[in-house]
Amino acid sequence: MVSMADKRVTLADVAKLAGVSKQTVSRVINDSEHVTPETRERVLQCINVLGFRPSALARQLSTGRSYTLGVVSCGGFGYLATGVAYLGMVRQADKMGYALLSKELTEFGPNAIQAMLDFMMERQVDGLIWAGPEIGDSHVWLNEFDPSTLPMPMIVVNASQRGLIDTVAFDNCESGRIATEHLLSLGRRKIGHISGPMSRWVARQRVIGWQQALDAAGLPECKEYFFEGDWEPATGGRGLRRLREICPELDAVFVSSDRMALGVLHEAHRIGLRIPEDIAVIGIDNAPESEFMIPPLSTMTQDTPAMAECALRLLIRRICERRGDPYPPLCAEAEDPILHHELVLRESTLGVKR
Amino acid sequence: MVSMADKRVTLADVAKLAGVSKQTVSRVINDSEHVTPETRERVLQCINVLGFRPSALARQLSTGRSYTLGVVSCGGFGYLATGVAYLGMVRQADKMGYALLSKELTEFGPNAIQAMLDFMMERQVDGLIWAGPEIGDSHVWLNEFDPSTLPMPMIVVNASQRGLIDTVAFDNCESGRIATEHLLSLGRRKIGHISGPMSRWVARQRVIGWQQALDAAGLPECKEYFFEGDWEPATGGRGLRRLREICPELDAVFVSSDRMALGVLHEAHRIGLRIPEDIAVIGIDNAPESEFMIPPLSTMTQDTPAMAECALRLLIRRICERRGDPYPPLCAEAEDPILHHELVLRESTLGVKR
DNA sequence: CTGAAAGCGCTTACAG
DNA sequence: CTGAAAGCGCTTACAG
Repeated sequence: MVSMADKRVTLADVAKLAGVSKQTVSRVINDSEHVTPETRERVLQCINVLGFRPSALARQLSTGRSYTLGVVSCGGFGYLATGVAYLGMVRQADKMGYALLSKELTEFGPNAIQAMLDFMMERQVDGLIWAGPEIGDSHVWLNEFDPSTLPMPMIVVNASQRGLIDTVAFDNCESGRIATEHLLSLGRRKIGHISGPMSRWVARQRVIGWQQALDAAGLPECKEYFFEGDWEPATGGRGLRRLREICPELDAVFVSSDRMALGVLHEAHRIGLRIPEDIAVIGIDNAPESEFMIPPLSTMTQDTPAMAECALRLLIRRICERRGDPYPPLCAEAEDPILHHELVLRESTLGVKR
Repeated sequence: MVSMADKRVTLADVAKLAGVSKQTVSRVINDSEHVTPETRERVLQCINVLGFRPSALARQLSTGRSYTLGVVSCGGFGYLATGVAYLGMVRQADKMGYALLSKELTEFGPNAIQAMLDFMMERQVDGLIWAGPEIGDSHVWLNEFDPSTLPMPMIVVNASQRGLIDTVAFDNCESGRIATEHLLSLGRRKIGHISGPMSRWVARQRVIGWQQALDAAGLPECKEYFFEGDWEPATGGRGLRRLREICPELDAVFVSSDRMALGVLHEAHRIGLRIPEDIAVIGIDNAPESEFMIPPLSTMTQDTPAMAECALRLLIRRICERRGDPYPPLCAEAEDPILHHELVLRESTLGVKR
């Protein structure tokens, strides 16, 4: 039983009240030129009187455009950076008149992925953002994937570059190199690394950057001073212990997340190691906490919202391209899909300023 | 120019190929009883052959149900807890067959709120989740708000209880009381508090809990030892300095977020205060970092995903109620919309175990 | 500038 | 068990 009050006000109701055709009402709500000012005014008043809100659903069905973007994530909101990325996307989407539809992927078999794609296609999203961290085998299908078989454009965030698929990502290899070079510039020569899970592209890239810097400095033996963590603090502490077993003279460590670096600082404090006198520590992320760690943590900043916004602009460009629509102002010009981390130096490498 | 390949396969195409009516195809995809096994089989094969995916849009338009829930947030994904809450919602929504449509509110005038409601109504969401932190005046409209004027049910997360609006929230007042009682149980008698922004309901409730515990202990004078922070670490440090000006003999502080507590620990370390010997510190959140702070932080855990899931179940109950539909299994029984924090005790109040 | 008709891709009574 | 018709609320050519 639907009460009369719940009855939706439609375009037809407005047309009847205004004494015009539905077509004319449609012209008014779509800001078409071909309406006399008086007619327009009258229609607008009727819209107000009735409290008419056009149904986006009906419009989507007839135009074939949903102004909705699908966002696929994989457990990521548990990480601050992913939350921040999502916030950046929501804001940018809002600015450009798009809504975001979220879908969380918990497993990565072909079935689950197909189900996700079906979900997005059923809801006719205009574009797709793959925003999960790149997890081992879960992304192999992307390698063979021809995005043109999809009815809508798709873009991948913070994953490895692939032939046909647009990607927006940080240059994590460069970041690893820069962090390591900083440690080298301090005169450190026994530089270890605690990585994120090697199933992650981001983690692997940073390892490569670290190795490149070591090779360039003529210290290939340091590549042995390696420990694989899981992004979380506990593995930072374990990593430090293990690295010192491998190399008792370890004098610096590049840690692939600020959270794990916290674990390193904690363990160092526990066993009485001085940071940075005994061991210099640099992280990556620039978490809000890092400035207040003991000692304050050197790290690398990433502008996550910028990455999110860049991804959205690029995706909307692709959508317009495919449909032959003009680009909206906010994404008129092409931009570089590669973003860069920047060094933030604090006491954990520099020591106390005097 | 749309290529033939892009032409959507519709129910009518399937019907033609299978030699049945659209109606029959509809029955098959909706698992209706009244189809002979042979017909069903033939239709299913045609669906497969053509790769038919029903349009959720068209279905939504004719049924009036979108199986989409609107989530309104306010800058919140910048906080880990909000990201985790969103993750909980996405997962629960998925389990129950709903999608989530996100909208970020950046200002709180009546216009912005109306625009948000319009957006949600245009897209015909089945229900609305107000998941922004409760910010001062931004929520006054909720006080006078009669949710029955909305075409869909709405639910508010982690905000103050209101007459007609369903709310799912932690008992933050209780949490403040319990944290303070813990400090009292250690024999502390000069117990300060660093709060979150007083524009936030959550922050105010915790202040009240702290005050209640002080009154019950006969220590009302401690209510003067108060500093308003902003959730971020820097205000923790500033708060500690200020509280010690007000009360040089301060021997404990209850801090309204683990992030601010980190600032307290940092400042204490800087000025040589011993934690907990000189000052016991307890936070609230149980952030992943807290266990690895120096010293490890006593705090209160909140099961944010549980709150998110509870909110979703309740909202879907309300949706079914309004439409006279039966409850889905996952939300068949009513549940308590009040959640509770739990103490997690570590060295910052207990000291080193021997 | 304005309107009548057909269509977007489904579902919902109503018949048979 | 199966189908023809009307409808969900818009927009898109096509006329006038």
